Amino acid sequence: MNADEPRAAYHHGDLRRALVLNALALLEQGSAGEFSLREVARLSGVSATAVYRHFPDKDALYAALVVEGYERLADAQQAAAAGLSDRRAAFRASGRAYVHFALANPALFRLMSSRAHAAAATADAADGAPVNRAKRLLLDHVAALRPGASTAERTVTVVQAWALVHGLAVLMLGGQVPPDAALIDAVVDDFRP
Amino acid sequence: MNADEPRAAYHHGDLRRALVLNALALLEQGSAGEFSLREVARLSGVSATAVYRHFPDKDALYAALVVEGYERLADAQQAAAAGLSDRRAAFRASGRAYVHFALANPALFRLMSSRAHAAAATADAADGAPVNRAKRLLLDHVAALRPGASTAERTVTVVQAWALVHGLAVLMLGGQVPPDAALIDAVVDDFRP
DNA sequence: GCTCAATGTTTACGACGTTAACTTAAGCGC
DNA sequence: GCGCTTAAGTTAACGTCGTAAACATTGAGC
Repeated sequence: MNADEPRAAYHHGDLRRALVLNALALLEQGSAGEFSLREVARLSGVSATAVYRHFPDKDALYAALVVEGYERLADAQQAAAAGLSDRRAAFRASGRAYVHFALANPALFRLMSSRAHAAAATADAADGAPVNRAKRLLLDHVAALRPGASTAERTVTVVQAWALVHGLAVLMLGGQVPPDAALIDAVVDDFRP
Repeated sequence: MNADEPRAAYHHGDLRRALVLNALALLEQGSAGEFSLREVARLSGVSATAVYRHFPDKDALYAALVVEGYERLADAQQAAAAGLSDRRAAFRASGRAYVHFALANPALFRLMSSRAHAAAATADAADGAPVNRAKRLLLDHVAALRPGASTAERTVTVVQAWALVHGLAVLMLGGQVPPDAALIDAVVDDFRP
């Protein structure tokens, strides 16, 4: 796509960003949910080994995709809940957004769930890794909905809600459950924190 | 045409079975959740291309592992629920077994969830593919617990239960939720069909 | 204008999945 | 027993991959 942009220049403008975006594109268009480092480089108009100036290895590029994915997921959830004054409604909207994000970005979402832990550990914790932002949003919702509950009780609620939407998302992605918007509503709305 | 799985040992003994078992071993011992076809062959004491006498390609071997995995999962769930006369207790035991199976076979479970659909389509539907056996068990449980419910209502309950345990399993495997037996109990026992 | 670090390139290595052509041996009719 | 057929296994080869090493080009700052 941008392999023939106005750059006869030796240096690429922002190769790191281009690699992330092109890897993302390859990830979603390929059916296997994988991509080749060399093809990302090819698509970015750069030699295969140029990638190593920005990422120590393929895993690091994967981790960058995961961080990017969690940023977008948290954005989507926040946008879905924004403007809803009813806390329960906001909570449900956020849950629905979680599942819809997965359906809209299947390969990225799968990558995120399989590498969330490693990416969270790798990410610079300084400015608050985006990997943990979605989780903090969930915690805030539960705290608002169950103000009197103990920490342990809240933890169980958090895990229940998270497991429900995450499981629903994964099952729909895998084709084991039909990706019905109405079914998402029915499952999510029935959850009582 | 009938199944020809039984021991039709020519040279090796039962290479097909050996390949499946060795692939399973490699899958669980490797941290990446993947294995190389050549290494499976090596481990089985056979040349790399001998694999192709039993599986058309690597995906077919993956599919065989998925079928094997669902057999074991259904067995574990049935064993956990066996002897429990209380239907609700049996249902919960079955759910707990689902999560514990995932924790005990992380790589296999991940493979199963990412390839369940493809494997179910590939499997011979004649004698009831094992891929669908676990699902049938779940349907039976829900039917017994909600005898008066409509098909649509049962579907929602099935999806809720499945999503809950599946999500819990995946989150625990990913390290996003601590793999606590007590937490599993708390989450599963709280589910009211 | 020279130097230097950052950012690219070329070349190379071993491993991988898979194809093609060849070899071995088990079971069967004679 | 004796060949035939054919399933089950072999070696050799191709193109791709991730990655390491050595070299080339650039832009920024003294």
